[in-house]
Amino acid sequence: MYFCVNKYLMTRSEENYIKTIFHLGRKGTQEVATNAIAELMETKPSSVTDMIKRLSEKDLVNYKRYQGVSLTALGNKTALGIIRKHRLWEVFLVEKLDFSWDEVHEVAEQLEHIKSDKLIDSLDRLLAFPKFDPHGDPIPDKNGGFKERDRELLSEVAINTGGVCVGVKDSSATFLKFLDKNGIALGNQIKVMEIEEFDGSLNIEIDGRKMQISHVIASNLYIKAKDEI
Amino acid sequence: MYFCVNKYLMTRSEENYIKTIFHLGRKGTQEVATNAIAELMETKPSSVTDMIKRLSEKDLVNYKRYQGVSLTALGNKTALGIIRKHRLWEVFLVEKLDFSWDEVHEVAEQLEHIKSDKLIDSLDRLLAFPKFDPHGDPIPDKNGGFKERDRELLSEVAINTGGVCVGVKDSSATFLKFLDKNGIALGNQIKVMEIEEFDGSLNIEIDGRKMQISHVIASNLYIKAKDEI
DNA sequence: ACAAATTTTTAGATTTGCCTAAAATTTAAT
DNA sequence: ATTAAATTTTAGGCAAATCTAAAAATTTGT
Ligand SMILES: [Mn+2]
Ligand SMILES: [Mn+2]
Ligand SMILES: [Mn+2]
Ligand SMILES: [Mn+2]
Repeated sequence: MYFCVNKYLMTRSEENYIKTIFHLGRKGTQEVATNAIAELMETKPSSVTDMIKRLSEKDLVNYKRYQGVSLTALGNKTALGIIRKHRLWEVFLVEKLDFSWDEVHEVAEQLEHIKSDKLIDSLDRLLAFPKFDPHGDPIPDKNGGFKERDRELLSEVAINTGGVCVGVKDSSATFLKFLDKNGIALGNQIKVMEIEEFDGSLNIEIDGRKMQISHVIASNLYIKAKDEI
Repeated sequence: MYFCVNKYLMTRSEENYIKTIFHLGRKGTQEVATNAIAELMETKPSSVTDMIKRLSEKDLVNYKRYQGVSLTALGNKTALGIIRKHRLWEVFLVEKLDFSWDEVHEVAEQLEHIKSDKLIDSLDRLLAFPKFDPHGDPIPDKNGGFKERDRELLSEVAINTGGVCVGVKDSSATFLKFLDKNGIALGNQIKVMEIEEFDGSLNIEIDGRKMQISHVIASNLYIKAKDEI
């Protein structure tokens, strides 16, 4: 089958481009700009154009000069396969090898390119088929299906409401370490008590403990909506 | 330190060459022929010469035109690091992901190039610091040290002697599957009962069960010598 | 609408890793 | 000791993936 042929012939670089286009294009449906890809991948726009042409040859992306790029159905499936591997490896590193959530991404960037269906399916089983990675992001199943969890940014909820912290928007090591230092983790119960007029900072109650966080922090924390508390 | 700088800048291809030179040169001490490398790596001698020059620039091998190649101390340490990773991953695949011993090599060939000290040390701990891989080959420790087990080929032992099967010389999938089919595994107690004059085939007793194996088979099975039984 | 700014693509070069074909060197044979 | 055979290296080329600089297309601002 075409998908299988392609899947095992892709280079690491091609896979990274496909993944980036997926992330920038909200599941690959939207058109993505050359410059946006270049910026995120820390490469030059001319390099991106080169690669886009190659990916287009392989029917992984739709491309018309100057009109941006989007994933084909094949490209989308490929992206989901890589993301599945990335997130499963992140779970493995945290659950089995005692990595902290700010250490896993770099290694997962390497591990996501290992090619073996049996490996990834066995890993999935070893981890008891996790649905979310250490940052709260959903893990696609074998067929690329996954349910985006119903969540909203803490910065968007009304006073006196809250919910369980289920994810981070920014998953950079610096932000994650900041959260660790301040005792904020996934699973914590968070309630917004007050919002400062002046700078938008929030007084919250997190697992019973009161603290103040900036608007920037709040706009990078996802909570599972649970209406009035 | 020079070693560390180098270690993380090596390409996959460079690592594969270093590993091959190690295997062909008995711990890298002996000189290895260009053609031997080319044959084992299924590449052309001219490509090998190219790469040898690059490795020589990086002080990983000693090289004089037409005189063969050998590993430097740095090259040797690098090779041991890669072999450590390869064998630890093989153990992981068998112990944690229920791979059989004939399925692990191909995937380990990919996994051995993942760069993360923390990853490999954690994996070592998860597996309880194994000393041998699924094929009975020794796993170098963090510092590259490992003890070659005292063993001999089954084809070399005298009649009425034997020992525990501790390794295979040929670890190709076909040989390993053959052993599976015939119920021969590491840990089995093997005793040589009789050797046929005609074709050198052996009548053995393996864990109490009698069977006959060809000379070729016997010359690919290692047993731990335990003298007279 | 048209010039200016921005984005995107092309052209040409570089590095890695591989190839084929031909030349150089070493080894083996008579 | 020559010649023949095998091994190894050089020379020249190619594809992937990147870069810089310049040209082309699109978007924006007045
Ligand atoms: Mn990640
Ligand atoms: Mn993640
Ligand atoms: Mn192996
Ligand atoms: Mn092995």
